[in-house]
Amino acid sequence: MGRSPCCSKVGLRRGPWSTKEDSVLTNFIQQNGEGQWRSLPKKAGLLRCGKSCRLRWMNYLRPGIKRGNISEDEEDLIVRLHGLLGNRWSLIAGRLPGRTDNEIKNYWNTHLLKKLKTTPAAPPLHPTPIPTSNPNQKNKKKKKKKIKSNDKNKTTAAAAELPIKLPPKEETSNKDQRGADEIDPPKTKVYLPKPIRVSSTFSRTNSYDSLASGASNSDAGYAPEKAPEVLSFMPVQWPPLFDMDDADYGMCGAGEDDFLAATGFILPVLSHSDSLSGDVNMLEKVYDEYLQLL
DNA sequence: AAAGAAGTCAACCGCGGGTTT
DNA sequence: CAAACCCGCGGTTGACTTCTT
Repeated sequence: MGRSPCCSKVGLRRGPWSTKEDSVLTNFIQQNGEGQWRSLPKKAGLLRCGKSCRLRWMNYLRPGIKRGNISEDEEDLIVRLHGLLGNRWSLIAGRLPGRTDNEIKNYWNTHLLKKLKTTPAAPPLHPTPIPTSNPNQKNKKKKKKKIKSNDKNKTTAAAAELPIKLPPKEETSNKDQRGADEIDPPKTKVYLPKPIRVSSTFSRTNSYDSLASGASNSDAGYAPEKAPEVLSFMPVQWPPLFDMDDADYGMCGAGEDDFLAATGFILPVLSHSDSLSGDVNMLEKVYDEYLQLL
């Protein structure tokens, strides 16, 4: 497959973005829309590579991004979805509007992984190789390679090994493993200083929007018209897991999610404002449904 | 108070898939 | 059909912050 280098690094800025660069990028995208990342920097007058611009926009500048303070419900959902999907952060992020794959990935690696490892009652970790990244261990760059090409199969195969039953929610949210933000004042650590932009117009891309609008019309997130022939059974009709009427919720991922969409299965998305309401049974249904699909 | 350790997270890297030429 | 290109993803890095001694 032909591949060109990301960009000629000559003369391009790297590292943290300045506020000026942010505003230039934001203004440009607001006027011209997303996409064309390759040529965007040149057109916008940014000395950045397209990738860097895309990343900055997707993870930071994009409207609707929530930052920090991942709630207990979100955390719980992350843990459970990770059990199902493994390290497919973009899919997991798709179920958490306003959260980015990068943020979830970081949160997993820094908070949840540790938490789950130290908690006997924690749900089983997904068999996906666990990152062993250690900031002090340099030069161990990349051994993943060919594993990636099997990502889709990996999810299937790995998930097939998952236990059938979800652990009760309580077990994943005891005092020790919960985000220290909320209940442990002395340990409170809130990363807030960065801009927090939460808007009702969350969308990952324009294509997402179009897909989302279609998907959100389907009742309870189930889109039978998307169910292809491979579907040998009818997915259960989901009762509203979350507030599906909430205009803020995003069906991000519903369209791109080949794995799910290919089976006509669309997992409801956690709303911006609401919570899981402790509906463990519902999560178990979601989980079971995933297992059936796998 | 200072130094080292540990934690956090924004950003980078390189790859693979999909699309265009 | 193959090459070129674009995009998005997951893993990793390293600067910075916070904690511990």
